[in-house]
Amino acid sequence: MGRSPCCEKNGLKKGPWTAEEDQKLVDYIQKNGYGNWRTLPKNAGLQRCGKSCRLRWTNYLRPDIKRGRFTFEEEETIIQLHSVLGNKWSAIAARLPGRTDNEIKNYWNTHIRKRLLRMGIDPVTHNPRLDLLDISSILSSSFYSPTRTNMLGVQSMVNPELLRLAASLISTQRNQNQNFVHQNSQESQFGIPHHSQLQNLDHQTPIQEISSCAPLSNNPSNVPFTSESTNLIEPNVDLHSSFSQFGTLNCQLNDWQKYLDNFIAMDNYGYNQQVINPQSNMTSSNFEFNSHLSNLSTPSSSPTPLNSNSNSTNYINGSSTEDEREISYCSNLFKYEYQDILESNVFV
DNA sequence: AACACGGCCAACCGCCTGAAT
DNA sequence: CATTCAGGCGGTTGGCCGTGT
Repeated sequence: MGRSPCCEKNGLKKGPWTAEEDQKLVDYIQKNGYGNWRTLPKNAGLQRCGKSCRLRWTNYLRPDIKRGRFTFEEEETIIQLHSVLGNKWSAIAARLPGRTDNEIKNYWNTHIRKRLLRMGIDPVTHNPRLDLLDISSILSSSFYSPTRTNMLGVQSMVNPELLRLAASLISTQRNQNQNFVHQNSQESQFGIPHHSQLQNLDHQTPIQEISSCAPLSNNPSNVPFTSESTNLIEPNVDLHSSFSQFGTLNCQLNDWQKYLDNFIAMDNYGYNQQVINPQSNMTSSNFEFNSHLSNLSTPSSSPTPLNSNSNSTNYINGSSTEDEREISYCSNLFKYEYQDILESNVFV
C-alpha cells in the first residue's frame, strides 16, 4: 500500500485567492511553518488542496519575494542563464533571489522572448535567426555546428550534398582543435569558460593554432590574439543619434572580435536588422553601420522612440529605457557569439 | 460609450521523480 | 518489489485590464 490521498479532489475551491484566504494561509505558516502541504489546508481552515496552497505561498505570499519590474541586470542574467540552461525556470530562479520560477517564466514569454525575436535572435538557441542570415554566412559561420543547431531549418534550404560538405569541414576543424581546447578550457559557473580565461588564452595561444582555423571562420591568419583583447565582454559601442531616422552605430572592434564572422546590427526598434561581416566592413579597427529607417515600413505597433528629437550621443552603459536596452542587447551579440564559439570547441 | 483586441500574469494542469508504505 | 502519492517542474489557460477603433 502507498500513501493515503492528500485531499479529496471534489469540494475544494479553485480559482483566484481572496484576501481572507491569503490571510489565513499567511497566519498559519507564520505560526506553524510550511512543512506538510497535505495537512496544511485543513489545519489552516482553507477549502483548498495542498498543492494550491503551496503555489500560492511560493509564488505570491512568501515574504522574501521581490516585487516590481525586473532590473536590467536581472534581465541580462535571465538571458545568460537561459542560453545555458534552457527552460529550466526553477534553476534560473535559484540564481535570482526574490524571483519565482513562475514570474521568470512569465517575464520571459511576455517580454524577453519577443524582444529577442524582434532583434533577430532565436530565443531557443540564442543564435541569430536562420531566416535572417544568408546561406553563405551560415555555412561559413564557426558556431553553426551541426551538433548544436537545428539542422532541419538548414536542410530545407540547402543542397544536401553541400550540407554534408560543410558538416565535414566543421567536423574536421573541431577535431583539429579538440586537444588544444581541452588543455585550456576551465568552465564558469554556467558551464561556459569565463571571459577572464580568454585573457589567459591570449598569452598561451600560438599563432599557428589560430591560423589553422582560418578556412572555417575566415580569420585573418596573420593576426594573433594580443594582450589588448581584455575588454572583450563589453565592446566599445557608441550610438550616435540613435533616435533619429538615420542612426549610426559605431563599434570599436577589439582584436578578438575581428575573428567573428557576422554581427547583426539593428536599429533601436529592433526591426531594421542587417547582417554585417566585420571583415568586409571594417576600416582599420572600426566599422560603421548606417541604419536607414526611412526605407522600412515600421509596424504600427512599434513603440514611440524616446527622445525622438535628440541628436546627442547615447551611451549604452547604465541605460534604462526600453529602446536603449535593445541597443545594449545588440552589442551583447558579440558576447553570445563568443560563448557559442567556445562551447562548440571550434574556435580558439 | 461600447465594443474588440491583445498583453499580462496568477493559477491550474499534467507529467515526472523520489519517497513512503 | 510494487504501488501510491507528495512535491516539484514546465506548459498552458483564462480572466482582468489597458488601449485602440
